[in-house]
Amino acid sequence: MARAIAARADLLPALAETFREHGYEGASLSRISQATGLGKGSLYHFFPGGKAEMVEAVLAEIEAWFATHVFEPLREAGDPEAAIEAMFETVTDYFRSGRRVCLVGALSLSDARDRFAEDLRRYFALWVEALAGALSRAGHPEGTATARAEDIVGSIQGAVVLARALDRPETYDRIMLSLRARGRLSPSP
Amino acid sequence: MARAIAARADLLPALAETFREHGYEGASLSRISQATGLGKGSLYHFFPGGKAEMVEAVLAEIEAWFATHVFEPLREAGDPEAAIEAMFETVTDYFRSGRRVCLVGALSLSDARDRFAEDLRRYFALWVEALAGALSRAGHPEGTATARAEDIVGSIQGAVVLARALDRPETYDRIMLSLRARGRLSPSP
DNA sequence: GTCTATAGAGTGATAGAC
DNA sequence: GTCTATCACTCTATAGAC
Repeated sequence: MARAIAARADLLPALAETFREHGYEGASLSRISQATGLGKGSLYHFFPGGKAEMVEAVLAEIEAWFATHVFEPLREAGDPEAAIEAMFETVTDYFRSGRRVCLVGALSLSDARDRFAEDLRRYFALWVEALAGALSRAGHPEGTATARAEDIVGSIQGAVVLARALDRPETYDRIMLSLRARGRLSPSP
Repeated sequence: MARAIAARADLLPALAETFREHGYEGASLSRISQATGLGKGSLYHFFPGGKAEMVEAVLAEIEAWFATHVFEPLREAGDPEAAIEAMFETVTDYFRSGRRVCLVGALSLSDARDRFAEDLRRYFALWVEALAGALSRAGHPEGTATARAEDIVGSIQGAVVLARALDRPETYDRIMLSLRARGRLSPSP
């Protein structure tokens, strides 16, 4: 048989989309099998731990993606203000103006939260930490940089919820603009 | 046998908690049966449409609760600023500082969104509308009152996500304080 | 032969519907 | 309680690469 050799990493995008669309419980193995084009045997070959291991692999990839495209640029930027602007562009693209749910956020609200608690915690903690650092270097008062970073990261998550509920991606875009505009005004006393 | 007569309305709190904790897919009939103390037959007597009808009934009750305790006060308040403050108190209590998920928000991120789209949409639309009216009467510039209301409602949803992911209810409380403080400062030019 | 990737029948448990 | 469908998962078998 001409084997279409799959690597574990090649499966992650399809897995991620399936979990994003259907959630942890809703992503059945038969749906996953269909989405990846692989039989159950192959899936268990790559992920002996079953669905839980699949989600962990997806979360690890998401964290790695954000580390490269969001967290590192925030930490290393010579121009922290530009890095923050770039972050807004990147996540707006990534979440497709709220049409794509944040898997980490969705899992945090779901029954599966406890199972993946540490991964969920770390993703948001790293994001807040990186953003707070950039805000601080951009002149934000030291004492409130973390609070402001939490406001922003939370608002982004809320924008996804609201835009999906209202079925209005423009709402997501508008909230992003509002967050960016606020950063440009008074770094507050 | 002394029958403990149950009314459909009496079941809603237990149903709501079950859907909040386990989501739509995760709330199995046996879990619901356990939570309500009713057999499957009785559940189908009250909700012939099964789980979907249960969720619709719960969403209707949530909307009614918010109408009474949040939307109406915002609309009718003589002192709109005080009404907005009261709203923050009420929802902080209701969401228990993010320990309790917002069922409407969670469903909006889930697979079940399409099924209940109209209910989810209306809940947030009513909230934004009522809050925008209060902001407007409190002196907020007419053109940006709706945008500001969306920012606030979105931030509240995001605060629930973030507080749960970080496992820190204080984060929810702090974001609420930050939203309230911002309202008290410059109504912006 | 060994190893890796594959498929899918078959397991018991549990789902939602009635 | 009874129904059938589907669940996550196991196991055996197989094909080709080395």
